[in-house]
Amino acid sequence: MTNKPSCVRAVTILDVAAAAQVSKSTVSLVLKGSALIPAETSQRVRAAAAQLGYVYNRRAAELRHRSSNTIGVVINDLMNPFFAEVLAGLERRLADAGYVTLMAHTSENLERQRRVLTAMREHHAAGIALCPALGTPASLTDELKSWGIPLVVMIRTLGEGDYDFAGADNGRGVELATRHLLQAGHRRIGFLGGIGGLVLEQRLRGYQSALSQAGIAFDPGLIFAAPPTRAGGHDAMHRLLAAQPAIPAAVSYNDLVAFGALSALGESGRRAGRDFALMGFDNVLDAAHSNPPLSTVDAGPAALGEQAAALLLARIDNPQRPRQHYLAEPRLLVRQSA
Amino acid sequence: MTNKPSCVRAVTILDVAAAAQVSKSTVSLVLKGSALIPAETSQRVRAAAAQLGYVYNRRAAELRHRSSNTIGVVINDLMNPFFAEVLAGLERRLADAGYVTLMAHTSENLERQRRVLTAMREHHAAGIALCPALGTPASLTDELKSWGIPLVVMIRTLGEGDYDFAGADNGRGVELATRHLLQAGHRRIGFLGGIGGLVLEQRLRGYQSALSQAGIAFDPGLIFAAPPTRAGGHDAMHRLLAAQPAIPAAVSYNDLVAFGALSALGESGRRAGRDFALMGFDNVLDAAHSNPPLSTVDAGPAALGEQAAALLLARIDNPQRPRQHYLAEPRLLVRQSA
DNA sequence: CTGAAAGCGCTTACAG
DNA sequence: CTGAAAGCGCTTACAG
Repeated sequence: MTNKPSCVRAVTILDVAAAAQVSKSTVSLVLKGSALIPAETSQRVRAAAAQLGYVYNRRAAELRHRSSNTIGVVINDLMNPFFAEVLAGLERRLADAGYVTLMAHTSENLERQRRVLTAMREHHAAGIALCPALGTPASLTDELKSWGIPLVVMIRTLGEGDYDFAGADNGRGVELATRHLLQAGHRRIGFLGGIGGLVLEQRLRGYQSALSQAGIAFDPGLIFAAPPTRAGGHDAMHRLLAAQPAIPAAVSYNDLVAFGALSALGESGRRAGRDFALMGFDNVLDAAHSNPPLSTVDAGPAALGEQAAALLLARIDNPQRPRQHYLAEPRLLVRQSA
Repeated sequence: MTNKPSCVRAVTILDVAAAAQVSKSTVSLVLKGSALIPAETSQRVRAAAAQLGYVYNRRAAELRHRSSNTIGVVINDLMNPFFAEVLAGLERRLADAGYVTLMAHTSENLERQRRVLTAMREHHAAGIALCPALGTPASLTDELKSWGIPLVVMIRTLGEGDYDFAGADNGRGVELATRHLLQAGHRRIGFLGGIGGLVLEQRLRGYQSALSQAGIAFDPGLIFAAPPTRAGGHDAMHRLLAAQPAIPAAVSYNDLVAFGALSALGESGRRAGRDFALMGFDNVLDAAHSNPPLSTVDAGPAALGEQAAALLLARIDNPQRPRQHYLAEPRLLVRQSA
């Protein structure tokens, strides 16, 4: 389960101290760049450290100091490029701030999520950034708070509790997408993909809101539920085509679903932007070069990750600050699919 | 840079020992499930631990034990779903083996790579899985070995040194893809995307080898270099269409490039599989539902990540074992684009 | 400015 | 089967 102890004794500050002819404490001070130490001494110590191949033992330091420079990041679905982009933005910001990230992927598995959260706790993570797996109880935020470890929740909210959050404005985003279709003159607009969860609820609400503003009655027969994946979108679009061949337009739960739908459209001899108007949501990198390029709503995935990191860092810095909910302002991006 | 010490004193095994009326060592033994302790005592200790909200301090344990259950994973390009899939496979396997993963993303930045590697060393990672950034010197493998930390290199080899490796058989893979195009009767076949690096060299070699087996002379004018991204593929395909409009087929450096090419084809009114034969490489998840679904060569990204994990775990278990190079057997996957 | 001492929370022989 | 002691590698007051 864990690796064996290494056999060679590590070089410690004691060895460095001996080599540089100073005390242990002096070495420690030099290592953290204390101004108390004269340059000459500091030089000597550094030279000795380099010469001996000394490696700072961060765990020992943290144990003593009761601090940590590792942050736990739990991602629910790495197979969705949206989350990969969020993760990349988050990790970059964390690394720049001198932290190291303990990453775990839950694949929407609650049991796995619990396990990794516990591991992060045992490792004394300085903070946790969590994209909760589907079905995570809202009480988890309180539980994590009781652990005394700073938390930021990403993408999916987790009840009304007191926690920092960074996500997209789902309702407003889909409203924008739907309205774009409406303005192009479409009156019957399908909704593709998504199964359960608050995010779906919010996006569906945006869809309905845009319709009702345009004086169009909501028709449940136009909702084609499917997993939020390419396969799901592919399937949903084929179902739409079969059930409602006259429907000229649809908004998708997310870009992944839209990609699947694009594929299904192609198989039926149609092309989005010419024979059908299709909108995505997220603006993952792929959307700019899908076939055809996807019109979508930009949720700014990388920026979202960076925001989450910023919130977490601020919380670590000041545990008392009021909680903050950051909602990325969605931006309509018209490309060729609609 | 690091967080502040928490103010509350943590509950330690000493507290648990006091509550359960046993000694510190007994608690330690119970925690690791030693058979030396009678069930009754063990019960009592566990109850006391639970009651006090005791949390195992892994860092303290590891410091004493000189071991570690964290493994460093450095990824060069998370924006490519191929690497995200490799990472997911790797992390899953590692987590199942009881390890926790310290993840870092280099974005092909050597400076960043050096920094994260050092951080992992200071954290006493039990092992490192590395997708080297472009331009990484081959000497890095020896340097890491001199650190005494087990290493597995992924995807891109790093010189002829003595290290474990898991990657795809690039030459054979592209050979398969090219041959598929040849068998469909195409004689003039373009090569799209890629800029420098050993992987490109190997893939190009596979392309040439297939051509020469078919008695076709290599034509450098059919190579369209471009970054290994969607934008690169998009650009390369437009250049191909402009320069060599009669070319009926192409193999791509990877799936990402192929997706961009699919998009460019669409813009020019063509459809892969009907007006043009296009092959990818990698078989990322997206390939099954691109428009049209991409014929490609399956490098088994997730399995590749798992293999890398297996190699690393085996190396940790036995540092003396002979080095092993794992090359995933590429599998031709014919879908609709060719 | 530098040294001796205590201690972070655990594990590991070693006695009993 | 259980307890007392030493020690992993560092930092942190506290003297000098």
